[in-house]
Amino acid sequence: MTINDAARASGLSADTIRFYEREGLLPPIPRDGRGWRVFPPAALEWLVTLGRLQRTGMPLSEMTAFARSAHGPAPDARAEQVKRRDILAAHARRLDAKRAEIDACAAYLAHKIAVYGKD
Amino acid sequence: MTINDAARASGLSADTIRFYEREGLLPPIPRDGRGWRVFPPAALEWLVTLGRLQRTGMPLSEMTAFARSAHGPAPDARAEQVKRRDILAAHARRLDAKRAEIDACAAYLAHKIAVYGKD
DNA sequence: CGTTTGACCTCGAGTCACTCCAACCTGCTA
DNA sequence: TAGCAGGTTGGAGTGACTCGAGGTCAAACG
Repeated sequence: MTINDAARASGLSADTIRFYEREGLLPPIPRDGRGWRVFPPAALEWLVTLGRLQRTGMPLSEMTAFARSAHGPAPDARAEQVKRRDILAAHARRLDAKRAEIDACAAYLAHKIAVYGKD
Repeated sequence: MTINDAARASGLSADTIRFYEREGLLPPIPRDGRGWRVFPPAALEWLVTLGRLQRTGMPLSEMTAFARSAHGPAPDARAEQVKRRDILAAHARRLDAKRAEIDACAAYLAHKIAVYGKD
C-alpha cells in the first residue's frame, strides 16, 4: 500500500495525504527500507473517512479535532467518544444545509436551462 | 440598496461582492454622491444567482465565463446563450455528484453516530 | 457648533486548504 | 551503465476569499 494506492482508494490526492500527515490528522504511518510510506489497512480506512469528510466540506480545523480525538492519547476515552460524536452530528446538520442549497440551485438551473432551451 | 443590503439579500459577503465587481462578474454598479455603490434590482437578482452558484461550488473561473457571457458585448447573442446553457448544464451535473457524495457521507455519519450512541 | 457614530470607501496583507515544482534517492529493466 | 518509474523532501504558488488600517461623509448628540 503505497501513497498513490492510498490516494486512489481514499479519493484524496497523494499531496493531500502528505499534508494531512504533517498536520497530525493521521496515525503514525510506518516506512519501508526506502523511506516510503506503507499504509496498513486501518490507516487506509481512516483515510477513506477523512476523504468523505473533506469532500463534503468539513473544515480542516474540525477534521483535526476529530483526528486528534480518535488517535491522540485520551485520559478519558468516554469523553473523547462523545466529542467525536458531537463533531459528526454537527457535520450531519451541515450536510442537511448543503443538500437544501444544492436542491434550490438545481431547481434554478432546471428552470433556467428550460428557458434557454425553448427557442 | 447599499452593499450590505445586497449582501444580506444575496447571501454573499460585502467583501465578496466588492471582489466580484473587481473581477468583472457584475454589470456596472452605479454610485451615489458619496461614492457608495447603489444596487438596482437587476444587479441584485444577478447577485442572488451568483450566490447560488458560489455556495454550490462553481469555480470562480466558470462564474467569470458565465458573467462575461451574460453582461459582456456579444457579437452573436445566440451563441452566448448556448454557452451559458452549457455552463449551467455542466454545473447541474456537478450538483448530482455532490448530492451523491453528501448522501454517502450522511449514511456513514448516521451509522457512526448510532454506534457511538448505543452504549 | 464641535464631535462622535456608523456605514461606506480603497488598498494591501493575511488565511485556508491545498497543489505544484525542483532536486533527489532507490530498485528494476534493457 | 543508463534510463525510467515511483517514491522522498522543502518550499513556493494558487484560488477564493477575508481582514485590517486609514479615510470620507452625513446625520445625531450634547
